[in-house]
Amino acid sequence: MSKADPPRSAEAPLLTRKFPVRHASPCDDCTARTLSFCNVLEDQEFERLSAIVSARAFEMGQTIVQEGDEAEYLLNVTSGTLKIFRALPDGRIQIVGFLNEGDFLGVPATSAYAVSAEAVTPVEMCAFPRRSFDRLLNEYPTLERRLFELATNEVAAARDHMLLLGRKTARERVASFLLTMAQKRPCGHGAGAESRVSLPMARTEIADYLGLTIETVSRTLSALRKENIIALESANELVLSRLDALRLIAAGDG
Amino acid sequence: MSKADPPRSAEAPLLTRKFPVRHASPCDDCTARTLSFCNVLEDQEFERLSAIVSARAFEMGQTIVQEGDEAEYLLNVTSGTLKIFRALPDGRIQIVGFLNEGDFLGVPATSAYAVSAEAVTPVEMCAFPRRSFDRLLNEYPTLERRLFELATNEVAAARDHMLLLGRKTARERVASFLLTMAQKRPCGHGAGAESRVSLPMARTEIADYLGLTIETVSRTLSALRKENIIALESANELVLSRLDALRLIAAGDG
DNA sequence: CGATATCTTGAGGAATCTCAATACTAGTGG
DNA sequence: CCACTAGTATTGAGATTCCTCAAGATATCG
Repeated sequence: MSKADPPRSAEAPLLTRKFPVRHASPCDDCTARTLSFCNVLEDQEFERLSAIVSARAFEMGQTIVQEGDEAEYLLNVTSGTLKIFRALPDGRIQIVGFLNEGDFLGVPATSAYAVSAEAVTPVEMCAFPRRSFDRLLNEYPTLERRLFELATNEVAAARDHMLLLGRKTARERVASFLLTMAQKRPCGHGAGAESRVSLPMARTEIADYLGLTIETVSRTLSALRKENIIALESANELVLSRLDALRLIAAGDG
Repeated sequence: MSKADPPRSAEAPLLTRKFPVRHASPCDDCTARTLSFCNVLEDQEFERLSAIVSARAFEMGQTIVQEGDEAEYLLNVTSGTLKIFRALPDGRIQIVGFLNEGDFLGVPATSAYAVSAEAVTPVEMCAFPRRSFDRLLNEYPTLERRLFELATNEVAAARDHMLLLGRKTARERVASFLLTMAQKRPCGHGAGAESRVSLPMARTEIADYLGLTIETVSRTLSALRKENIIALESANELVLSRLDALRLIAAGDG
C-alpha cells in the first residue's frame, strides 16, 4: 500500500567533515539532519551527539516502543512514517500522531514511554541512550531549548487535534486531515488551488487518528470524491482538487 | 454556582525574606509559590522574577486571553480556576484544559496566544511581561528546564485527553473526568474507597471539555447516581462513593 | 492468474444530539 | 421571611450521525 522508500544511493548529501571521523557514524550521511532537532548544534556538539548514536531499522508494522516500557532510548526518525498511539484495555486505539523524517520520539528525563509507537512504513531511526542524551542536554542549552520548542509545538498540535476529536464532524475531520497531510509534504506546488497527497497509512490508521471507524472514513472520502473536491488516483494517492472547499469544510463553514 | 473564593486573610504563609524587599511584590505572600514553576528558583533568581511580576484579578466569566492575540504576558494562576479552549467559527468550543493554582499560561518565545482563556471562578494571576521573562529564561537554565518539564506534562495530558475524546463513550468520559478532578484536589482522604469532589465549572464547561452536550453529561451523572456509584450533594458538590467501579468504567472495563 | 488483504458500499441499529419542557437553585425585592 | 425571577440543571421524545455487521469490489503479491 505504501510506496517503498526509494533507494537514496547516489544523491545522499555527503557531509565532508574537516576532521577524521572517529568511527563512521550514521549521522555522516543523514538525510534528516537539516530537518531534525540536531540542526541547532555546533560542529563540536554534533560530534558528541553522533558519538552516542546508533541506527535502527524497522519493518512496516513492527513495534518500535511500547507504552509503559522503560525508555532506554530516545529516537529520531530519519526516514519513513510511524504512528504513536494510546490504547484502552479492550483494544480501542487512539493514534495521537504520525511522525516523519526529523521527528523526535521519547521524552528526556522520563523513565518510561508514555505512548506506543509502530512503523507505518519501513522506518529508519537513530537511537540515543537516554542517560547519555540527558547528559548532553545538561551541557548544551541550545539542545534543550530546541527540544522545549518541539514540545510546545506538540502541545499546540495536540490541542488542535482535541478540537477535531471533540467537536468536528466526520466530514470536517477528514477534510482537516487531508489538509494537514498536504501541508506536511508539499509535494508539488505550494498554496495553489490543487495539491497532491500520498497517504502512507492505511484507512484503519486514519480512522484511529480521527476517532472514527474505517467505514466512515471510506464513506466520507467517497462523498468528497463524488462532489469533485478530491480525486483518488489509487487508495493512497489522491488529489485535493478544490483546496478552498476543503478548507471551508475543515473550518466548519462547509 | 461555584463557591466564592474563601478569604485567605490570616493564614497566608508569610515569607520572611532576609533582605529588604525592593518594593512589596505580589510574590511575598503568594500561596501558589510552592506549587508553581517558580519553586525551582534560588533566592536571588526569585528576586529577579518578582521584580517583573504584577498581580491580576479576573471575575468569573471574564476573558483572560484570546486565541491569536499578541502574547504580551505570560501568566501564572495564584488562585481560582480557568479554562483554556479553542473555538470553531460557528461557535463550537473545545476546552483543552482547566488551570488551577500554580498552573502556567502562555508559551515563552511565542508571540501570539494559541488558545483563549476565561475565568471559571474568580481568578487571581501573576503576570510576567514576555520579553523580560524570556530574558530571565536565557539566564536561568533551571527555569527553562522546569518549563520544559511542564510542557512535556502537558503533552502527556493532552494525549490522554485525545484518547478520551476519540475513543471513549460518554459514560467513560464522565467517569474519567470525575477521577481526574478527584485526583487534582485530594479533598479528604487519599486513595480510599470514597472521595469528595467539588466541581468549580458548570455543566456546559464539563460538556465542552469532554466533547459532549450538556444534556448527555447530565444524563450520565444521573445514571451513575442511580447506580450508587456517585452521589450529588448539590449540582457541584459530589461524592464518588465507589471509586473502584468508577476506575473500571473510566478504563473501559466497566 | 489466483489468493489474501484492504477498501468500498449497503442496511440496520445504537449512541448521542437536538429541541422542548420541567425542576431546581440562588439571588432579589416585597 | 417568603414569593418571584433568572439562570442552570434535569428529564423526555424524536432526529441524526456514526457505528456495527455483512457483502462485494479492488488492489497487491506470489
